[in-house]
Amino acid sequence: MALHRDEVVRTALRLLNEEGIDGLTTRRIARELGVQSPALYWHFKNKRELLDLMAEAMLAEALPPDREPRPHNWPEWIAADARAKRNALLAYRDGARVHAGTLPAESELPAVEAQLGALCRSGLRPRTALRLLLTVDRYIMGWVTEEQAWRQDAADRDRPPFPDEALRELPLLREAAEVLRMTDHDADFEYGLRVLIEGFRVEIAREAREDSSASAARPPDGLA
Amino acid sequence: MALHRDEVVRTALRLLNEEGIDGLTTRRIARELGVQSPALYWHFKNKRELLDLMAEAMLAEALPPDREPRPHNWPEWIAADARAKRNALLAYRDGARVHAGTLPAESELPAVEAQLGALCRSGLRPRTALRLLLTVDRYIMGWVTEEQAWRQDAADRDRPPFPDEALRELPLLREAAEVLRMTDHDADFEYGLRVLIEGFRVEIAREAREDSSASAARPPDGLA
DNA sequence: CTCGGGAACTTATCGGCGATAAGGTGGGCC
DNA sequence: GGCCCACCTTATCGCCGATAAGTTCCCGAG
Repeated sequence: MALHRDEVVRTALRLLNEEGIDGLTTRRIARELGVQSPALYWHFKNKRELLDLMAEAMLAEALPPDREPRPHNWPEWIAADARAKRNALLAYRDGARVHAGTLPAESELPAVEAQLGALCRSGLRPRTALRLLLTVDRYIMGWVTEEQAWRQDAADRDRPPFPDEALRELPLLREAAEVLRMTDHDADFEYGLRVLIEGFRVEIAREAREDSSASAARPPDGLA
Repeated sequence: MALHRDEVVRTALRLLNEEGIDGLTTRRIARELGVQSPALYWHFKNKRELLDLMAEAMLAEALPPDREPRPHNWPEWIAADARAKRNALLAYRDGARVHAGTLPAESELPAVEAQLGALCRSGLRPRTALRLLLTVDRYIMGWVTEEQAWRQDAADRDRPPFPDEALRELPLLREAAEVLRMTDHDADFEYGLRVLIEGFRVEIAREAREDSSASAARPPDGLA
């Protein structure tokens, strides 16, 4: 049966960790598979398609698309999903950059619908629920992109990021140096995530107030 | 005096809008300047350095590094800065991707210190203030990266993003279709930004409560 | 006035990239 | 027995970032 797409994707993901996205060439992947590079074009129409499948596989490990969101207590599972997604992206070098180029496929829409369902059962409007998902997602992507660039940079050169003498005249930055130097990525990510969720709590409460004060006159979200 | 770095950077930024980041090659830039491509390596040590300067110039237009944040009413100027940064990134094709690779230079630290100063005069702790800046920044980067990928994708192919029939069995997504299809980037960005700021209000209030209840025992943020 | 030197560029070339074209090969099916 | 097609190879294309080495030309010291 020779090569299969799955095998290529798995090998490419393994190589990604060794070489980084810039070192991940079709020739390198082919060599690893004991094959010549044009052979890959039998299985994928181009490199972008392979990268898309890699991104999909990366996330499928941590967030199986058919999982069931528990409707009660949305802040908890939203946060859990966010952590899972971050971890999935962190599991591969340049994971965020690989994922960044991809569009949501139509095949992923039912999973989103299920999440919206859970959120709406907690009282959110569909629009708000989707915005919540998108906002959290973008925070994760921005965060991990930066985090991986930082980690890579730290691994490359040996100089510490912002030496003490650079902060001599900058007392506030010196006081927040651990945050500036990102010594604890997990805690800093968690902080932003919590802030986002708190913000949504506020927004949703405000929305509920508006809805109840105008409920008789107008059904929620303009849908007749 | 021949070519100067500034002129190259300006030309490269103009070309960026015409060709996109993938079409922005050293040969293309050189041709535009009436010069051979190795000439650029007299002015820049490599392409990365040119891209870094482009990123810097991009943001300097909208957010001059020596501007003065007004200390009163932080939510307002944080939001204004966020909008300005998004607009600066949007002003050039693939602006977010160009900016993404860059690290903060030490020369930008004083501007950050000034922002921290303004936030702290509003009662935030330095750590919280810096986390706020970083969190908002990552939201912006994640957002605009996605937004530009989407816009580019929409410009490339003519098919509408998620056709109605794909949402037939997905009533909640159908109800939130404007958000899904990102018909109003500005409003959706603004929404997430507002949520973030609301979240920080909550977090800061909580922090103030903790500080006041333990103020005698422990000075803020562990600094003696 | 000249002439050395360096700033600013050119020409030539390198190795590597994604991708395509065209050709080979072997196993299953009529 | 012969054909077909899935799957791969070899050859090659045009382009990329980057370097090496050579050229031009201005400017200031003597």
